[in-house]
Amino acid sequence: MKKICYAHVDCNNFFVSCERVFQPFLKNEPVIVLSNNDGCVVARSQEVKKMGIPISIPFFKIKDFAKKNNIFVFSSNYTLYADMSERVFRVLSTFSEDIFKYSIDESFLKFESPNLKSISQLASEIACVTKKWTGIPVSVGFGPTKTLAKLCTYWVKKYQKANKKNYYIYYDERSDELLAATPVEKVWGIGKRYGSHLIKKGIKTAKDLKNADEKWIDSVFGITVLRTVRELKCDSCIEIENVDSKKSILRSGSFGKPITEFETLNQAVALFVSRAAMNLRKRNLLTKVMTISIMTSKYSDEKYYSSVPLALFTPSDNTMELLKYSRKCLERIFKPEYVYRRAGVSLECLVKKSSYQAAFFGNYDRNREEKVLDVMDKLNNSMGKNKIFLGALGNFEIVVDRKTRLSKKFTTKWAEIPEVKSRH
DNA sequence: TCTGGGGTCCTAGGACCC
DNA sequence: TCTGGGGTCCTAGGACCC
Repeated sequence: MKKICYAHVDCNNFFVSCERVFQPFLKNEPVIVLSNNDGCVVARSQEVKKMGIPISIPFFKIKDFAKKNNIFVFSSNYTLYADMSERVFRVLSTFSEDIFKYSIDESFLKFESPNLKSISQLASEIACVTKKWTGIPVSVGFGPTKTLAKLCTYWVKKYQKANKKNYYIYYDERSDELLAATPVEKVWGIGKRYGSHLIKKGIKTAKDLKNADEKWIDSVFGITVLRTVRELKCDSCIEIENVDSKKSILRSGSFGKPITEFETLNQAVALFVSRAAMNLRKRNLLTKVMTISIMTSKYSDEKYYSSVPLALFTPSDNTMELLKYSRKCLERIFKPEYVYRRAGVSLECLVKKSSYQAAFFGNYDRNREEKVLDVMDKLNNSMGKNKIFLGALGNFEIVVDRKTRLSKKFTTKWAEIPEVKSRH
């Protein structure tokens, strides 16, 4: 019988590590990376974690602290991170053909029938080669299921200092010890809510969860948590798809200034629609359903949220066409008495463009518009986002794109490539 | 002043149908 | 006291993940 084994590879402090690769002076210095619009902390170096700064904290709350402690602060540079992520993925692909990219900084690799000795060799090699070829340090966990493999990377990080190893392997013999030492909410799929619910019922560790009554788990938490329990029992039942095979594309954001006017809100929505459609074309996909949503601030007293889906007659990736519909959608949900802070668009029911070519010769002649969009995409890709845009977007500065501490696009832009100086 | 953005999956409940 | 039942589809909302 073939024995299946999963490796979970997790980049350490990924965004911070990307910044350090091209700015080596940041090594051993405290570094944080902020979310879009410099809103929250999304990545912290080890030094910063030690200072007790939590993940996701709004930056304004720690701004003074960061200054006092000489923390290096960066806006998120997704162009750089996406490119580095691709490099890491390419390196990992040399170890297994069965590889799933789970997120920008995590992948799962599948192996068949490796013996224990070769697993530890393999694990250490994956970590060393990735670091050497990309500059990104990673943690590697091996286990019979994805959940257990992920639990192992959790342990690598937890014991980094004491252990000095950048990999951890799940053995049946020491499973209880490992699971008993893992707080239940640290298990993949068990968040804070489920975690506190479980703790109240006396299920405090991963070991307790593994031994919990399956019927009770199913009735209280549903199938998702039940799967997690089974995975802890070495029964592999969680399938993941590659992030490339997207089911929906979402573009949304908060505004620099609150919006009350319909036309202004429509411009903001139009910006998100055009960004989403651009992404759609990049992936050679078409959408069948578009959902527009608008909302007030989460923190305001007068809260309002509404969204409306619209089914398209023929699947489309055409910005002009989608903009006509998005305006109609907005008309249906817009209420003038509210102050809007966010909006977004979600494109769902995505299909491959290649399988829908025939429909293009239907009732809507898209050829002309397609050519225009193609030229626009090319210009925007080569010269920078929003170099050229449709009139419907108007003054898109209403949408915040605040990035005051951005590092350079070291790997994707000729003008920003790092320079090396030699004294000889 | 300042509180991210992009995803997935599941479930309960209502509408509607026969 | 009072209740048809079975099925499907849609929506809103809640939970999780990074």
